[in-house]
Amino acid sequence: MVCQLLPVVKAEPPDSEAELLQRARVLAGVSLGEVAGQVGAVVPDTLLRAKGWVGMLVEKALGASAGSRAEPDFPKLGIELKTLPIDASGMPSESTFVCTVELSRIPEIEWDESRVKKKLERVLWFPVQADRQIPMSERRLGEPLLWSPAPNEEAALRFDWEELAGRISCFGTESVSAHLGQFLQVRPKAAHSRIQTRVVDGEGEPYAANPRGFYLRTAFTQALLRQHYAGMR
DNA sequence: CGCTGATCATAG
DNA sequence: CTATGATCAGCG
Repeated sequence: MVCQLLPVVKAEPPDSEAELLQRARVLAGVSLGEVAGQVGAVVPDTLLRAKGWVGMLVEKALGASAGSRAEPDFPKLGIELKTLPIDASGMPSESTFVCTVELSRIPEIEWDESRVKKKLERVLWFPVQADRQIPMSERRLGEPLLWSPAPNEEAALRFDWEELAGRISCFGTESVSAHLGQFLQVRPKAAHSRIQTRVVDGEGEPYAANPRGFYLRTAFTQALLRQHYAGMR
C-alpha cells in the first residue's frame, strides 16, 4: 500500500454546523500550498491578479457551493464564509467586503431587511496570514471562528448602516464617502470607476452612479479578533 | 503609512 | 450588466 497524505478537504457541502466546524478546524495551521494541493488548485505568486484566490480556495476546501449565486456559501446552514487577511502584527490588514449597496431600492429598505444584516447573521471567519513577506504557499490558515454579531455589535452596525443608507437616499451616492461610518463604510465596488448602475433617489428620481459596496472596517474585525482569540496566537 | 478610491478575476 | 471572491495603489 502506498503512503498518502491524510485528506484534509471535502468537496461535498457539510450537513451541519458541527461538521462544517470540524472540517474547518482541521484546516487550522495548514498552509495555502497544502490546501491547494488537496483541491488541485495552482498557487499564484501574488494576489495582484488573483485577489479572491484565498477566499475561493477555502470555499473549495470546505465544500462551499461555488459560483456567483446570491446565497450564503453554505445555503443549507445559512452560513457565510469570510477569509480575514492578517498582517505580521496579527491584525487584519484589509477591510472586509460585505455586500453591494442596493442602490436601486435603497430608500425603501430598512435595517432588518438589509443585505448587511442578512450577510452578517452567521459568519465563519477564517484568519489567513497575509504578510507579503511570506511566500503564498507558506501562508497558513488560522483558527476558524463561527460567529454571530452580539447585540452591541449589531446595534453599532445598524447605526452606521442607517446613517449611510439614509444619506444615500436623501443626497445621492456622491454624498457618501468612505470616511463615514465607525465600523461600516461605503466604497466603490466595481470592475472600474466608469461602470454605471441605475439608482433611484428618495424622491423616486432615477440617476446613474458607480456601484458601491458595504465594507467592515478593520476596527470592527480587529475587535472581533481581540474578543475571540484572546489568549492564543 | 493608513486609508480611501480604484481595480482584478471569474461565472452567468 | 450583476453576482461572487477580495486586494491593490498611491494620495494626504
